[in-house]
Amino acid sequence: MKIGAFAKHSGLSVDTIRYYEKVGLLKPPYRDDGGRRVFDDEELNWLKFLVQLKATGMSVAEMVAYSDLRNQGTATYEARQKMLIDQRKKVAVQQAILNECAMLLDEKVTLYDDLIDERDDDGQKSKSSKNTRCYQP
Amino acid sequence: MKIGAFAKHSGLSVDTIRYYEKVGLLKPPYRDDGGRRVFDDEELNWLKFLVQLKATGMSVAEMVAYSDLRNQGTATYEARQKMLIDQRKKVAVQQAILNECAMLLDEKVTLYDDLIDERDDDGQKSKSSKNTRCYQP
DNA sequence: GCTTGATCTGGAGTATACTCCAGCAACTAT
DNA sequence: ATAGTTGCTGGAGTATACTCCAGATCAAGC
Repeated sequence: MKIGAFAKHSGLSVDTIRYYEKVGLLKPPYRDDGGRRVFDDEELNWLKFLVQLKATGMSVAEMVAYSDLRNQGTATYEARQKMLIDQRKKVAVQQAILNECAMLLDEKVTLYDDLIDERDDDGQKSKSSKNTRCYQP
Repeated sequence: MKIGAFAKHSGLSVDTIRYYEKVGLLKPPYRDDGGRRVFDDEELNWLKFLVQLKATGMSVAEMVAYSDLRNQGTATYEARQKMLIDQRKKVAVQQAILNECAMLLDEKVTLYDDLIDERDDDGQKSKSSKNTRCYQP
C-alpha cells in the first residue's frame, strides 16, 4: 500500500502520515524501487489505533511515548497498560464533563423556546411567562 | 471584583481573561479610578457559560460569533438557539466517539493482562493462552 | 515614606499539530 | 512518447489558543 491509499484508509492526510513517521509514531516503512513508502496492514491497524487514541484526547507526545514503549517489546507491557488505564480515566472524566455540558445545552435550548415565546407575546397579557428576568444566555 | 478574583472564580488565567476581552468574548468592563477592570457577577456567569461551551469543543471563533449575537439583543434568539442546537449535536457525536474509545481502551487493558500472563508463563505448558499471535497493541 | 503585590498596555513568543511549497523523480494511461 | 498523477525531501508557514514580558502605575500594609 502506497502512502495515498494508506492515508485514505486511515482518514489522515498524506502530509500527516509523513509527519507521524517523522515524530516516531510510525516506523520508517519499506521503500520500493522508486524510493516510495510501502505500508502493510499491520501498520494500518496500528495507525487506526493511534487515530482512536487521539480521539480520546491523547497528545502526539504521549502517543510517541506509548509507541516507543511498544518498540521496546514485551518488557514494557505493564508500562503500556498503565498508560491505557490512565487514558481510560481521562476518558471517564471527559465523558462526565460532556454529559454535564449536554444537559446544559438542552436546558439552554429549552430556555430559548421560552424566551422566544415571551418576546413574541410582547404587549399581550402573558399566560405563562416564567423567564421574564432570567439571565440572558 | 478585580481581574484576579474574576480569573480565580472562572478557573481561567488573568492573561486569558484579557485575551477573551480582546477578542470580544467579554465586553470591556467598568474601570475603577486607577484604571483597573471591575467585573460583576453577571459577567462571571457569562464567562462560566463560555468555559462550558469551550468544554463542549466550541472554538473561540464560534464563541465570539455567539457572543456577538447575544450583544445584538432579542432579535438573535433563534440564531443563538440554532448554534446551541448544532453544538448539542456535536456533543452527541463526541459522546458516541468517546464511548467507543472507552470500550476500546477497556479491551486493550484486558488484553494486556493476558499478554502479561503469557509472557510470564514463558517456557511452561500454558493452560489458557489465547492471544499468542494477537496483534501487538 | 516605602515595600510589596496586583494590575496596566502593547506586543512578542510559545506549544501543538499539522499543512503547504518548491523542485524534482517516477509511475501510468493513452 | 508524453502528459498527468503520485510521491519524494527539507524546510517554511499556518491556525489556534493562549502565555509571557518589559516597563509602568496603583493600592495597602508596616
